[in-house]
Parts: sequence; C-alpha cells; structure tokens
Amino acid sequence: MARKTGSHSEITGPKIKQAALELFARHGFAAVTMRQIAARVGVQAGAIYNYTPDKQALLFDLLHGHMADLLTRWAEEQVPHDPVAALEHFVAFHLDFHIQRPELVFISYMELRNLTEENFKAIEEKRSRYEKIVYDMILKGVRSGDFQVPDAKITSFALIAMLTGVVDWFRADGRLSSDELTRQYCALARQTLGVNAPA
Amino acid sequence: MARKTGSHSEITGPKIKQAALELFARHGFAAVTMRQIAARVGVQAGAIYNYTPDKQALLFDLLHGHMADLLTRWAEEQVPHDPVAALEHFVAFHLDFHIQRPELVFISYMELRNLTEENFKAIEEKRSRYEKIVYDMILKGVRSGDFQVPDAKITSFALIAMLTGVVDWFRADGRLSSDELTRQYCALARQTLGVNAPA
DNA sequence: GATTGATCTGAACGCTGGTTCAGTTAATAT
DNA sequence: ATATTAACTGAACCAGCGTTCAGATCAATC
Repeated sequence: MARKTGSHSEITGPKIKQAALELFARHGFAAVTMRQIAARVGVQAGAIYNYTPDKQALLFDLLHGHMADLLTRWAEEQVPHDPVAALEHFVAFHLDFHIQRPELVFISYMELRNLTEENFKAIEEKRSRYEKIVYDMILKGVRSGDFQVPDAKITSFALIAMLTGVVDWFRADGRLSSDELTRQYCALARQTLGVNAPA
Repeated sequence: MARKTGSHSEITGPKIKQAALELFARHGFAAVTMRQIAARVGVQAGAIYNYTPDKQALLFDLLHGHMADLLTRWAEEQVPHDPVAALEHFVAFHLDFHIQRPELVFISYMELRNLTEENFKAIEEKRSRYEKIVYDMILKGVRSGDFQVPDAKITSFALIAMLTGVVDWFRADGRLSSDELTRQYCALARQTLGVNAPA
C-alpha cells in the first residue's frame, strides 16, 4: 500500500473533470479530444483512463452529477406554503443554482444527443422530475386562486425557459448583481403567473 | 454547354443542405461526417465539394440563411401601431416562424461555437438586430404606459427565451394546435409584459 | 455520332481520433 | 536498502476524418 499521502489521484481526478467541463462547454463534446483534456491537466492522454472508462463516461458523469445536485439541493430547501412565496423562493433558487454553474447548464442542454440511449434516459428522468416540481407548484397556485394562467403545463415550460435563458447573457461581473437579477425575475415571474391578475 | 435540363445540380444542391441540416440537428456538427451527408443524398463524399467549399461553409450557409430569412420575413410584416397589438403580432410571428423550422432553430443556438470567428460575427450581428427589434417594441409599450415591466432589456431576453423554448417540446402533431399555442402564449406574454397591470 | 462539359465516382492523401499497454517513476512501508 | 504499487509516460494501433483529383459517365448540343 504505497503512496497514500502524496498521491496525486485525489488531485488529478477532479482536475480532469474540471478540464473536461470547460472544454466541452467551449468547443462541444465531439470537438474535444482526450489529448486536449490531458494537456490542460498536465498529463498524457493515457493517464485519463485511470479515472474514467471512456470519453462518454466523462460526459455522463458531469451531466448526471449536475442533475443529481439540482434535485438534492431543491429537496433541502425549506419551501414556504404560500404559493406566491413558494414561487419567489423557487425563482431565487433556480437562478442562483444555474448562475453558479453556467458551463454545466450549457452542456446539460447541448450534449444530451451525445449520450448513449441508456445514459440519455437517466438524465431525462431527472429532468422530468424537476419539471414536475415546477408544474406542481404552479398547479397549486392556480387551484388556490393565487395564480392565473392560460395553461399550467405550458406556463411551467415557459417559466423554466425564461429563467434558464439567463445563463446565456448574465455575467457575475456585469452591471447587474445577482440579487438585483433575482428581484427583477421575481417580479417578472409574478406577472407571468398572473399574480394579482384581474379575475 | 451540355446538360442544362436534366442536370442534377439543382436537385443535389438542396438535398445536401437538407441532409446536412437534419444530421447536424440530430448529432451535432462535429459528430457528423461528410460521408454521412453524402450517403443520405445518395452520392459519394467527393461530390459534395461541387456545392460547398468545405464543411464549415455548409454550416454557415444554414445559419446565415436562417437569420437572414428571419429578419426578411419580419421586415415584410405589417405591424400594428398599438403596442399590445404589436406584441401579439410579434408573438404569433415568432412562434410560427420557429415552429416551422425546429432543426434550424436548434443548430442556430447549438453550433455557434463551431463557426470561425468571422462567420460567428456575421451571425451575431443579425441576432442582435432581431433582439433590438424586440427591445424597441417593449420600450415603446413601456413609454406609452401599455406595458409595465421591471426592466425592458431583461424582459426582452425573457420573452425571447420563453417563446423560443417552445421548439424544445412543441410537436406539430401533438395535442395542441399551433393556433391554440399562439393564443396561450399571447395571453402569457401579455401577463409577462404587465398589460393591464395595476399601476 | 462525335463533342462537350457539368456531374459524379473511387481511390488515395496525410492526419488525428479514442483507446491500449508494456514499461518507467517515485512515494510509502518494511 | 529493498520491495511494493499507485500514477503516469510514450509509443503504438487502427479506424475514420476532411479533402483532393484523375478519370468515368452521360444528357444536351452540333
């Protein structure tokens, strides 16, 4: 059992993941080579195979970890019972989570088609779970009379698209703080959901 | 000047574009080979080079044509002067245009990073022009008092994301007709823009 | 029916891809 | 010191890539 402390594996492993993430996000999965990833870590291409069975697994682990993280975090949130407060809580959570990992959000949308069918299904299942959370939240508000929307399902898609689209333009060092961003989108989401709308 | 009529070039050219479009949308630009495109057209890979200088041009032509088409069509529209009517006109136009060409919408978002810098700039310029149209439309409604939004710029992004996101789930043969879709989104857009919102 | 030229084939070119693996390195344990 | 072994190198494998091009094909023209 040589090389416990002083071992590089606990450093190289995460570095490979990080390098793959950055390169996949910038150039796309198919356009990135194992040699590029290795170069960024400071290692030869062959060394990567000590940490992942193949390139596909590298992608899947990133996407699966991302979705698992999203669901876990939401499960840990203390969501208010009031529908409007719950909506604002969700908006804040969703924006915060997505803004903090723009690359993961990006490849989670872009690279789905580069997954094997089996891996794709695993991601889709998690994505559906998340969409259902939003749908249920909206439905609850509609039933209580707090929300007024043309269609709960469509509105759930529209809300998610609207919020997730933020990663396309928001920059943490831009003119807008993330707090301000959240405030703006809370207001926008309330309007979209028809809070205080005339009956 | 042999082979005027009976020539295949007027058939093969478009077929190549169509095949490239479908394959790029399904598998991604980098993952598609010239031989795959050729096979779908029923031709050898070399023949493609009678119609395009290289693979990059194949992608650029698709994206550039798409954006040019979008701007041209909108320029031809008779847009009402009333801000609310203009908004609904835009929603209907945007949805209709995008729903009719989901593959082009898809690759126009996904494959930007596979363009050379020069080609990328050409597309970005057109995209900005379109975004400005939406922004100006919102600004006009805000100034007239018809719209009530937290921030015109953010709202323009949110509106576009919300509408364009439709191509991710809408299927022309699904439960929802495109007319019904437009109606739903018009209502949603009015709410998002704060039409009839309390001052 | 010979000529022409647009269209396409088929094979090749040089190169790079993911992946494998025998062998080297170096930190620990004895 | 020596043995052990995780971590990594460096070279190789072969399949496949985009692209080129000399030559075949064949409908339209003369």
